[in-house]
Amino acid sequence: MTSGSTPSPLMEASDIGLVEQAMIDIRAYIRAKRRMPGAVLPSEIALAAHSGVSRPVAREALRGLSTLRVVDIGHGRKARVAMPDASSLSVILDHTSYTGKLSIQQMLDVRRTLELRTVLLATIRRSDADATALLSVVQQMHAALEEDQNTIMKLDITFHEVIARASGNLLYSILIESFRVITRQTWGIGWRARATDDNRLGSILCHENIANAIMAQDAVRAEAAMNAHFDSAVNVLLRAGIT
Amino acid sequence: MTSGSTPSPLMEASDIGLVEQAMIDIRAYIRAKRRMPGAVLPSEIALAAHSGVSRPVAREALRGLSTLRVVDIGHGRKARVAMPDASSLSVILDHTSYTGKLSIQQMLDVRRTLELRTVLLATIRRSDADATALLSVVQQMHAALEEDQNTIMKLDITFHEVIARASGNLLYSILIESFRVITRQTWGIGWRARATDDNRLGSILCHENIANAIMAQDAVRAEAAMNAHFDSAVNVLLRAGIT
DNA sequence: AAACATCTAACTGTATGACCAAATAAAAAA
DNA sequence: TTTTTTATTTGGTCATACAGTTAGATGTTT
Repeated sequence: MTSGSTPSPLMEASDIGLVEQAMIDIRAYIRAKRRMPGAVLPSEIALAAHSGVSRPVAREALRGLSTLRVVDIGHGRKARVAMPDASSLSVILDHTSYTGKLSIQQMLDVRRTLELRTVLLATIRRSDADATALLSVVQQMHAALEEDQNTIMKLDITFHEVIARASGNLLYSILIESFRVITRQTWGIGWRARATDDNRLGSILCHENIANAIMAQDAVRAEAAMNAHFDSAVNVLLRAGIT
Repeated sequence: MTSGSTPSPLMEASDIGLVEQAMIDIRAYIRAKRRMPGAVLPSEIALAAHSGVSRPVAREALRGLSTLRVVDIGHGRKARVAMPDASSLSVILDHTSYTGKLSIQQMLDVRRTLELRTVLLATIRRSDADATALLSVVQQMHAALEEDQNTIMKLDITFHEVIARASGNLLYSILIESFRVITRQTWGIGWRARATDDNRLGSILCHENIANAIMAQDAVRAEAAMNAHFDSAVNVLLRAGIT
């Protein structure tokens, strides 16, 4: 707002660029005006004037904020405050994995830590709809055992996301959903490493155990089953040379 | 030159804009060319030509990628592949918290889940440097007990980040460091809720217990001490009306 | 007259091009 | 080796054309 009156506060520039400053201004605007997800923001021109910058700068700021899913932009309509989701974190995780600074086993360690908690929370707090949804996914996995592996992979990923959602904590959902991209890259290796049909059926029964424990609201069994599930996943990948 | 010929051989225009397509292209380029953190990317003009878009579009794509810390941009120098860090996730978490979809207690639940694991890993894997660094932080907390609370807060945050780093898993570090912004917003409330000096000293001794357990490589004691630390934090904030 | 659907016009973001300034990095000179 | 110069590259601005969205106005139907 200070920059609104004087377009060139040279000594205020410090070390960050105008775009980054505009991003800060927009975030401050959202807070100051108590704008919640879905609320519309001023137009690019108005935002630019508000920060005392040109329209392209405001555009870049909006673009940056939209990649973080802080705002939602679209052709022809004003920017709106966005609902947080996993997509941006997904890209960050993907890049972290790509750089080699995070191994698959390390990522699985984080996933296990998170999911041992979500399965416990889900067991305690689950709704009946959550339980039936979970059992339905397992049912579909059994049915898809003969079909292509892609269907089972999608069901596997969904299974864990349903549990996370049943935990009632959005942050767990976002974190666990963000692993989806990396999981897709290694899931096939684990599945192919389970050579026999018995082994593959065992993997599905593992999910069934978890679902049944959540249905029965048996916290101890649910945690144990989830632990066994991750132990199995870690070992299978290890045997395939994935460290 | 772009409008004359078909810039992209594919008909994948679908529903995403040119900027988002350019972001995908740049990420694909990094992977295809095996560019690791620190490696320079082609100039904006080259990138724009590569994706068949104008320079402003390439600029916005680079800006979006830089907010995710996938690339690192700077005035006068070419964009480089960036090392993943917590800053982008920090903004996402901040926004998630602001929208009210994530309560402070829920955030603390995630933190506790994460840190119960990092303290165990740190206890097992710590280097001598990690242990002395931890004890040094506790030492400084004692010394700063009389000074302003801001110093103690910074030391508190550093304490947890050092443990995360000692875990040897970068993802834990990124996740835990990303809580810094939100922690800053509520730490003062917890500190002021600890009215008496005895209570405040107890909080510091709590950190000392954790540090000593890590130093002694006593996993059971370390986990118990961390649990007690979070129990205390939860209760203090609860008494202050922070749900 | 009131409710509904349709259409048009104003508004807004998308994309491009050219331009200048500032900062960097590389080449040249000391 | 150090300093200076030069070329390259990004940061930022402006003007323009284009393509969607939205909302108001219009007209029709109930």
